[in-house]
Amino acid sequence: MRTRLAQREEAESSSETVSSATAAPPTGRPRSEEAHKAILDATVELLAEVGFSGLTVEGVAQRAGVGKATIYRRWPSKLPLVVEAYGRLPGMEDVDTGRLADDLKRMLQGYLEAFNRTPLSALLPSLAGERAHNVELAKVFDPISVQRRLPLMRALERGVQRGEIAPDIDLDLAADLIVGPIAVGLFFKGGRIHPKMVGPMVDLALEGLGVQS
Amino acid sequence: MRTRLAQREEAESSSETVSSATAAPPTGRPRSEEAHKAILDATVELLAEVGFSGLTVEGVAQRAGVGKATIYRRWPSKLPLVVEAYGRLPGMEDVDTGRLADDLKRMLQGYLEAFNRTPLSALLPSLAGERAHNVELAKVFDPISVQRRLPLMRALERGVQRGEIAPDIDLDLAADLIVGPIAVGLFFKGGRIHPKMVGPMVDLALEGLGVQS
DNA sequence: CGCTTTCGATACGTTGTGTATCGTAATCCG
DNA sequence: CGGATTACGATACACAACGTATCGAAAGCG
Repeated sequence: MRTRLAQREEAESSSETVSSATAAPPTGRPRSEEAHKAILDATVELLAEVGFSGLTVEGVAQRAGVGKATIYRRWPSKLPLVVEAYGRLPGMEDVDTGRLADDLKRMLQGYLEAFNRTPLSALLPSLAGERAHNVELAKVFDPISVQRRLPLMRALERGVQRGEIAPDIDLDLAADLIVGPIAVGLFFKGGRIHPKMVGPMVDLALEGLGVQS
Repeated sequence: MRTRLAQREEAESSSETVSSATAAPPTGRPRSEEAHKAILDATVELLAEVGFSGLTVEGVAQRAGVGKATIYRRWPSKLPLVVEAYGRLPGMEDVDTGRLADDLKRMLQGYLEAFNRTPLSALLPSLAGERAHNVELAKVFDPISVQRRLPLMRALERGVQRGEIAPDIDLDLAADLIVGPIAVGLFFKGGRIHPKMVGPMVDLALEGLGVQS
């Protein structure tokens, strides 16, 4: 339990990440990529157990079998660490069935499944709440949010090209309309949305967008 | 010692649970209502300035000109204090024009105005984020959320009675659909929504609900 | 005038953050 | 192979905020 790192150390080997293009001094002991991964894994696990405000850096270090300084050497504070851990959680996966309504339903259902498999449903409100009064966090969090919307935006753009959506529709607003009920359920209710609700949800939103479904 | 304490607890609990109105013990120096108000005002002010995570009880005490113990005598922790401060901020005001689309547009525009007048746009994400992993907060926060939705729900019910909305529509889902884009903008973007967007927002959502607008 | 309770103020123990330092271990280079 | 350099885990530390406890003074009631 204490040394999760030890268990991992033999399983993983080599596999350097991207070559550091920025001038990095190649001397000295290299940073352990295993420790890096163990820290992020422990962060995700603990976030699922104790939530954002209950997360302590010391707890992460203990769970990962890592010294506290090793964490602070990589991330300047707890927040960027959590943001990077959030970035490793699954996002929406693009589905192209040839029909917009089916695409959206499949994508949303898959995403809601991810909510139950991962601490995403606890992490997302925490990060969004912190984002509201933390400019530094917003700068790192917002690009990730935009990227996570991309599959949805691509599906909507396909809908425009197929003629399912009128070309004068604001696609950003359309995306907000589609994920809006999920967001409301996530932030103001338990966050537990039954996948059964995805059908009516998408249908209502799409009818608003003039799509026959 | 045991007897005195037991008597006092007994008296307090019985009076609290049974009697409806003023359940204050009639002896001793009364609690300063002025201090109560000053604390809540200072809390709202500081929340607007430093956000939830930046709020300190000592800061509130200093701003309010009040001892720290005076705060803890009234609220067991920082969270209930913030919840009560949130409860004093304005909510949606019901508008009945006789036409659902106009009702909703007026209500949402009024609410968005309140977002710019008050720290609501900073408070709401913070509380919702904390709510996600704080059961105690959820128990106090959720009833307030439901109550704040009531004007919206009433407007929708009027729409059903007028025949503007089909009676088989899930009104809860309809409400989520309408406020969804605001929530998304609030939590994932700057929270700055131009009142100009309310028109298209409501129109899109209402078309999804089968209302001609 | 006593009794009770709250008042503002302040000291205290606890917890978590982020920094600094320890001796050890890993990698590079000569 | 051996020295230089850097990261490693561990730990001690200063700092900040929470929440508790205690102080003498003040305010209301009988």
